[in-house]
Amino acid sequence: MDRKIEEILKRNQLSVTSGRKKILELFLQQEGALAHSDIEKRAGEKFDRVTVYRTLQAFLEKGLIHSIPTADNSIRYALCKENCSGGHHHDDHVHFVCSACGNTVCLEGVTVPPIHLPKGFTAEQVEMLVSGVCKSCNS
Amino acid sequence: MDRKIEEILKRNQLSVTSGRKKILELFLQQEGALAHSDIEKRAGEKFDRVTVYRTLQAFLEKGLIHSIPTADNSIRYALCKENCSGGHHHDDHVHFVCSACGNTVCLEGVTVPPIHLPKGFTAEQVEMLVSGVCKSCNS
DNA sequence: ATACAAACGCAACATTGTTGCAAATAATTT
DNA sequence: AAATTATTTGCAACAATGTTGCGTTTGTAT
Repeated sequence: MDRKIEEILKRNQLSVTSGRKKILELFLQQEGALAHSDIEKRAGEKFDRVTVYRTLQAFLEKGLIHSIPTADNSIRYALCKENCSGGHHHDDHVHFVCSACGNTVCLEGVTVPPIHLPKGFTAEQVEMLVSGVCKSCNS
Repeated sequence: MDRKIEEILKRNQLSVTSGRKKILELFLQQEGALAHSDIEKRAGEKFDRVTVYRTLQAFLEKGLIHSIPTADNSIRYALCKENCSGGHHHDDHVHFVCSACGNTVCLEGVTVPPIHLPKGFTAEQVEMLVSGVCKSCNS
């Protein structure tokens, strides 16, 4: 596990430090999105707030994670599946927010349907945000 | 104009005050979404920050405006066309953020395509966020 | 016009995000 | 393996953004 984590960091040209290992581990454990505050809490009081900000930013820049806009003004971050490595781009995809448990997940399998824009508008990226009840809360 | 504004406020069971009239006027003038900071700036130094917060919240609750999540963690607000009056709900719709001018608009005419979720997931609301270049910036 | 209810501004505070810099840690070189 | 270099970290200080309580002002209803 530890080895895997270091590998991922190196593959993304990130020097491996205890903070980055810990935060990446959180992402790997939790199959969902994390807000900054989640990370602060779960990482214990071990790391400075600033470090968390900078780590997330570094992860973002390397394309290890991507950000998910939410309605409640708290950006969440989630691992990119097949490292959107290289640039910042990642394929359009669908995010699901459960209104029961509050969990946010990426629905990687679900494709974003094509959309018809008015004349003159050009689309670059499409983000879909579905809210509802997730699998575990429905059963 | 002033009459129209008062009418809208009354229709939504909001007492008409100078602050609310001013902010509603901003929304009517600007055919796009406004962030809290926009409103503070454009309203001049006339109103307290707290008043703006509370006004937006009141407008939200009455269904006069709705909030639009954005990627940069700055919630924007836009008038609901046919007052989503009554409750908080408004129909699913598409928001467009122009990467050139930064303007955010609701594409009311564009319908959100149906989406196929994995088994066990139930959708309640769908939000689409398209980024790209808008009509005026494309010409 | 008066009484009542709601909204306002102010102050104080909590939370969230940013920046500069010295010390600590990781990567690289010898 | 030790020394050099580059990066990251934590701290402190700050800026921006939200929130709450409360006395005063303003709107609404009688």
